[in-house]
Amino acid sequence: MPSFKRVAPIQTRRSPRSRRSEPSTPERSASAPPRLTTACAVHETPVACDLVRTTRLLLHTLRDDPADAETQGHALLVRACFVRRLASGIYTYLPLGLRVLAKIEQIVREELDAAGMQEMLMPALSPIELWDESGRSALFGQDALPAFLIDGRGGRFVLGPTHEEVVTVTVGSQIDSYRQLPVTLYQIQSKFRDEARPRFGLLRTRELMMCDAYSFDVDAPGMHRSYDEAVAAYLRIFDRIGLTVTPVQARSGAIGGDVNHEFMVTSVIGEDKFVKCPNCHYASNIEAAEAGEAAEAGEAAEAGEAAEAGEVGSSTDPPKDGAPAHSLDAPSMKTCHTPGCTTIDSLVAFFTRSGTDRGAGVDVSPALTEITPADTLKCVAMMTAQSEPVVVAVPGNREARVPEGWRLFQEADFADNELFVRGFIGPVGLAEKGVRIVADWSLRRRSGPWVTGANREDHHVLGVIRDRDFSIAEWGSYATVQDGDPCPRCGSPLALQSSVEAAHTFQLGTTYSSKMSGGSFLREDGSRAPFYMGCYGIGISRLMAVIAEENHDEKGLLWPEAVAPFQVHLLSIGAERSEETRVAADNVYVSLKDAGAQVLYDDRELSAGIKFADSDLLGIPMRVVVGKKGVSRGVLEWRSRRTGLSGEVGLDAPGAVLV
RNA sequence: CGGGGAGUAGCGCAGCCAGGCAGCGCGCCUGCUUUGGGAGCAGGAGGCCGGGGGUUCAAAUCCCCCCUCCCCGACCA
Repeated sequence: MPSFKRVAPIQTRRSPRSRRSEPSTPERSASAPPRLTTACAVHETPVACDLVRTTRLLLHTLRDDPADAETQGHALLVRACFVRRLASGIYTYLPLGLRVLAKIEQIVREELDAAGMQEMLMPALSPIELWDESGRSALFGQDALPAFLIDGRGGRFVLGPTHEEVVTVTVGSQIDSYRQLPVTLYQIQSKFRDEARPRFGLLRTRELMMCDAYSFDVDAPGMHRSYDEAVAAYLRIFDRIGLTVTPVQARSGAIGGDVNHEFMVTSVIGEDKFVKCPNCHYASNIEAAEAGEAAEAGEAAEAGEAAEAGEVGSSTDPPKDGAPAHSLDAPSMKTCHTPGCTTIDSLVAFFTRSGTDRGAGVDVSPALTEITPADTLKCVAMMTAQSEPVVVAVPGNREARVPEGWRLFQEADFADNELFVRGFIGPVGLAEKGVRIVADWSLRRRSGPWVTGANREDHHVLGVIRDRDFSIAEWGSYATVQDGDPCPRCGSPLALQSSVEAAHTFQLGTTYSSKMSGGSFLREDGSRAPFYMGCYGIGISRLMAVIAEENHDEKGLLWPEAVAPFQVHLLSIGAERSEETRVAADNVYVSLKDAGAQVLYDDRELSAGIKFADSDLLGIPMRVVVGKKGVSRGVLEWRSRRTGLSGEVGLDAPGAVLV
């Protein structure tokens, strides 16, 4: 991992090139720096605060947004000189950015330490044999686990995308007995992922800073306790950083395990989405989210129970007769030549064209000349976890959801199941050939008529009526949940939120410990058992991006106190023309530092406008101005970047700005 | 991986269609003036026009190949 993370206190630099002499007061006494006691001081950071004269700081702000910036937060981080892109998805943390990163890390350390975890550091590079052992090397190169592989002299190595294997063998070799358990370890480490598409600046990158913790317990109940403790610590971290977070049900993906939660920060970037019930506590990532059946009066309880009890949110009770009475009297279905209409959009366009343009011999009832996607039945072929081909029916205006463990049909599947005609799948006649047809709740209240696939190349059928022309084997939540869909537990309308996944916690169980050598310990009765593990990841660099995204205005960044690179931005105005002003500003700088504040001192000989603009851009919470206007009256001016509140305090007691 | 767009000075861009001296703004350097919200004047430095090949008397410009970056999709912490 990069050495920059181990930030040792930097010695005060007194460069001979410094343009002016340092103030006579010592910048730092030999004794330990005073602990912050001011209201705005949350804690100390491990970063030395000595390099704080802007004339000595690597700071080159940009007036224009960089061309490749996708979001305001990203643009501001680049303009304000916090980060710089080296290649797609690869960023350098410049001095200011590193300070923010270090503050976030420190909050994470404090909370995890307080939760009884121990920090360690595993290597970023690991031998591929470890990944062969867990079986995950088979996932390399796939999107699920896009690891970088390195061919070295000593064999093949993996630039770690995550560390379950490494931690399992590491801890396994140290722990032999139940007496040594439970234990939870964590590290803050660079992770590497060969992303298909890095984007949103620091939000999705190839190299990222992450804190990952791993718990080891003797049994499942112990794992649950460790998990709950880790989740509680994570919530405290978000609370301190000032981000609103919602833990949601999610999918475990390539990490594995049963229970897992994503920590979603509501954000306008909306890289991810989740749904939340305003009534009960149901919250889920959009990928894992299920909806209940839209409830008529009195049906809510039943729908909720069904979903809660159902494995994939399905039930097998017979369909209710929700069909309008006239449906059964509707004209019988007709097959129609629909060349090339393999998508809902093209199908709708086909039928919405003028009647003469529909191809010869097509008899379309007048009622169908104007159809919408909602009038079509979208049928998607999927393979269940048991490798059973099924047809999933959803309304044409909604996306099919792939239940966990299932997958969409691939080329080979279509080749193996000639019943399924890609692009023209429909429910009619398939049940008779042994294909199970499942449907989304939202289809239950309408029997038809539907436009749907004819299971024949370039053909669809019109006027299809459920329970007359086909039947549904199972009802469930098979459509991607939309805003306002009923909660699967209580039936209340779900709210859809755009968000960023900031952390992810997993109950791994024995997924890794049962496969890795040394992944077991001796029980009290002398028998050998695998560890019950949990793993907990929180994206440090991603948090920095989210904070910037959620804390800025048109002028620049607005760092929350807890993670701001500095607490005070001291600006001298006109000091190059006034020795009195310069001395006053220097003295204020020293006083604030002696009071324990982290101060960035803009001592550059630049016009006031530039210094004010840069100050707004950097977003340090408190701005303090020492200029001739105030100095003549013996005062300095302060202003809160966030609230705009301002005032004056005497130059003889600048520490007053800290309370 | 599919579709679209773009690579010209540190940053943002024009020039390309219609081939003919490498440009503009910001930033940077020097000097003078100015001085509390991105100052003015004068002078200056800085480019393999992404790379390679081709066409041509002549290529930033036209053609071919490659690389990189960005966007949409797929996928994903």
